[in-house]
Amino acid sequence: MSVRHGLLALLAEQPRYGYELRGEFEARTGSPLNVGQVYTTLSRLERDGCVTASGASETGQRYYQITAVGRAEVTQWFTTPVRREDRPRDELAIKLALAVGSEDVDMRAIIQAQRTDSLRALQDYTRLKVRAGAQGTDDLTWLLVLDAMVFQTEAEVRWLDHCETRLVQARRPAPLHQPAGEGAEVTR
Amino acid sequence: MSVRHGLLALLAEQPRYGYELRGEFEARTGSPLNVGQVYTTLSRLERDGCVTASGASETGQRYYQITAVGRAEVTQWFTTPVRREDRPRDELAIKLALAVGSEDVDMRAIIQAQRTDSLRALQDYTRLKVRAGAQGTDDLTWLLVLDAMVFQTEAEVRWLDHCETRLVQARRPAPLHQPAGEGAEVTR
DNA sequence: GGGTACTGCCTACCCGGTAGGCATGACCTA
DNA sequence: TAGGTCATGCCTACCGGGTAGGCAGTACCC
Repeated sequence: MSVRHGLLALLAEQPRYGYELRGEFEARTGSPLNVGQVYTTLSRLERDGCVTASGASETGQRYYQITAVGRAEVTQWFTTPVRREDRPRDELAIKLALAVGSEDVDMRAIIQAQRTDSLRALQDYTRLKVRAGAQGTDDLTWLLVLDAMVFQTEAEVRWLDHCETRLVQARRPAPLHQPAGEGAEVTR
Repeated sequence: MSVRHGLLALLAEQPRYGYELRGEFEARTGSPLNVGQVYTTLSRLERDGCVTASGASETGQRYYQITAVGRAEVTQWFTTPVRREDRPRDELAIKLALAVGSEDVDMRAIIQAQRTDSLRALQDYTRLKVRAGAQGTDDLTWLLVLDAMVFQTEAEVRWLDHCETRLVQARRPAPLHQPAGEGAEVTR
């Protein structure tokens, strides 16, 4: 529901029209948004009584105003944390999990290819950060969004490394009774 | 497309029926999967020539076999890295990005609530890891999946802390020419 | 005998996301 | 000046992901 709530949050600041919402959303979150989705979402919001639409202005725009119901939903959204449990599937984790159990799959190659791509993304993000910082735009929001992606990607790379070493350990069968030192890792 | 490809990967190992696929998928990936989605996905796979269905057996199960086309799609999936760019929206990042720009929003409270929830999730994960390790199941895949969630959540907490300090810095307007030490952060 | 629970299937419905079509106006260029 | 392109602005159609729920058979237990 990020789109629904995101649009509502923007409408909570001031009335806007669809195309304008798309632009604002992308500029603030850095997340590309298809215009079509804006209009369908707006009609759902109108259906649910969260916004009211004014007829098209003489220049053709349809402005949307938020209602009390909509305002309540926004504050609800802002004050409720995003629970880890109801996040979309992690495609990478699923892929590796299924690959581990399959024969005819070269785990090392998969991990290697993934790490290469993740490191490339990491480079892109740092380049963007440098540019954003240098241009003096000083767009705090944009910098924070970039940081989020950097942090996530770093975690991904670390996890990939972790997987690789774990898989190597598993290849040579476990010692009869695992020597001490394993416990520390488990309770990290 | 994680579901589609995940089911295909399971079918590449051996023929299975819908309900069984749900069970295997959840057991291996730890990701809950609605049965209805399995059946709709299977029919799409059949439509696309990736699998063929046999009529219901005497006990009522419909077994699905993978085809050459399906096999090609699986290996394609396994060998192509998951690109950072085409991942689902990051609801948390979007929320915070929009909150920064809004008045009447208590950023500190939002971040605080989110961190509390993330730390709770982190605790749950470590508990699960301990249990998985202690029971001697030694289910490597499940441990790796748990590690993925741990790494991601740790990154999230770090990012939240990062956001908080950045926002505090931004409140008191930046010094005329930022003192050294900032550059190191940007190019980290 | 009836409640509960599991296996096994299928349909309906909604949201997210993409593609694409349509119209207007600005601006550039042959 | 006519035609190309691009941006603004709207809308619809279509597909995959995801959830809810219904239906039937079996098993098990009180």
